[in-house]
Amino acid sequence: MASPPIPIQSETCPAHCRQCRLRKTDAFSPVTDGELEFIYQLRKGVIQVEAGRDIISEQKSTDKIYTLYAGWAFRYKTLSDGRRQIINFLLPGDLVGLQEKFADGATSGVQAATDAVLCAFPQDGLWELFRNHPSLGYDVTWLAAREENMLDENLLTTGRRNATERVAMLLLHLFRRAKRVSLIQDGEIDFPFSQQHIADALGLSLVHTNKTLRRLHRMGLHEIRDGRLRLLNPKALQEIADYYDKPARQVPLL
Amino acid sequence: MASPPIPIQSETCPAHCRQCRLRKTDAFSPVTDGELEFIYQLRKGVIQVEAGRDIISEQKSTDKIYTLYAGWAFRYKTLSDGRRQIINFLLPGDLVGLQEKFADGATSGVQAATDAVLCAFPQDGLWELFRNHPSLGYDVTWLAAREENMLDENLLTTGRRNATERVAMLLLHLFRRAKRVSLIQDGEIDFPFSQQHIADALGLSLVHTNKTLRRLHRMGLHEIRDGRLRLLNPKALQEIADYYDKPARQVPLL
DNA sequence: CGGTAGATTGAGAGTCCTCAAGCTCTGTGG
DNA sequence: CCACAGAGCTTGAGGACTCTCAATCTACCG
Repeated sequence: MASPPIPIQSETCPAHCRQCRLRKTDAFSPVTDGELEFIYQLRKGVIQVEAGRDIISEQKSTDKIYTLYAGWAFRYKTLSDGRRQIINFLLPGDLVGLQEKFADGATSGVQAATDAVLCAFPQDGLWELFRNHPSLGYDVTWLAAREENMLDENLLTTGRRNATERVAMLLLHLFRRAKRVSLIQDGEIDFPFSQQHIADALGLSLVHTNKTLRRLHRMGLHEIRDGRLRLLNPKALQEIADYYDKPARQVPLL
Repeated sequence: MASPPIPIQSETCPAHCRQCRLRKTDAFSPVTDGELEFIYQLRKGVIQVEAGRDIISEQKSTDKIYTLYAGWAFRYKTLSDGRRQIINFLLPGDLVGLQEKFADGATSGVQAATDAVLCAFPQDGLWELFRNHPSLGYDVTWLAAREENMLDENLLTTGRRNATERVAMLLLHLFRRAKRVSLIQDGEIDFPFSQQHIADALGLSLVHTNKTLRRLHRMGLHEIRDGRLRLLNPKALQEIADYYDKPARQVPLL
């Protein structure tokens, strides 16, 4: 189904990280010129991946780490009979492939949900980064811990929330994250996921996901149309999910 | 239910990290004398926590990071109506509280499952660590990524494995981890968990957990007695869980 | 010897799953 | 311009897995 990424000369990512579109938003913590230059030197290319293709294969190991520059992606694992669990969704600014680097043999795949653009860094440059720029190393840990926090929440969701609560949770969570990186327009965010994606992220079947989604929609809580999501009653969703937003902070960007 | 930790002058942890019992095993990667001295200087005490008490509260924030020195613990989150999800189990050598440091407001509690001994480090010493000893910073990231890998697997478990597979998975996983840090004797490991713990870790009800556990036991796959676990047929468990051990590696120890 | 925590078992209910079919929309080819 | 195929969404029905309720049993403790 999913094939290896196709490296393409991309025009969507500027030549130098100084012009990086992401850094111009206030979503990411500023870095010094020296750090930025180091990041730029460390970067070993930009790749573009079509929607539905694997950025990192669940089977093979990579020698690269990526920062997602544009698009949506998700990390997943599958059982040998094909059951798939989406571990987490990835948005611009997220680090991709850090787990793989330290994987104790365990593996997860990363797939592009939309056409995506990523900045590639050599895995073995990571040590250099820690040594030369401890603050960037600190940032990497920051990002790892932050992702872990999201996984904590996902575990609580799949383990202890029922179907309705799970769906409410997912809508809130993705909306909030997209908003943080300015992927919001007219109160809507891009929502390029199929119901199968949602089901796989929540540990539900496709059919039950559909029925739950319908119910929330009939209740006037949300609307998904033309690949865009709008929350019509975030408050009610929060109460259903028992999940309340914390103010968004700036996060590091590699 | 769970109260704050009681700092006690402990005799179980030697005066200097040089004598650390854990470091004498081959489970952890060696560090230089300088690093060890730094770790020792950074350490701000040893605390002892009774079984069932919180090491880190789910509500309040800490200013400490710990390394679990002896005993079992677990990290958990709860919904406001009391439903609890155990995120991960913690064994000697595991870092405790790193998530909290970087928590974007999100919180999880850590509770001692047995009487436990922990080495405490000030949270704000972390930056110092990254700056003065990048290799230790690298290690911290290593540990964070490794825990994330475990969470990935847990998510796959709660999301996509059925009750039987989940229980098989948990038994294998805990057994393997305990074995790695030499908590094994005569082919058995300490298993201080109630069925409620198992249920909360797997996202199952207590009753169903019991029935599933019984079934596996009747099939002759495992035995839990007097707080100890023995795997009678690891191969069968592996096939049920669709989970196959990777060779254990040395991991960093802070 | 009562009291409590944890384990065990049965029974009935409910959530969620699988199977199956129909629908909408889009892109392709005749 | 329409037929057709494919992907994704929707809905109904029956069944399976898991949950809740409730009671019993054991071990341990003061």
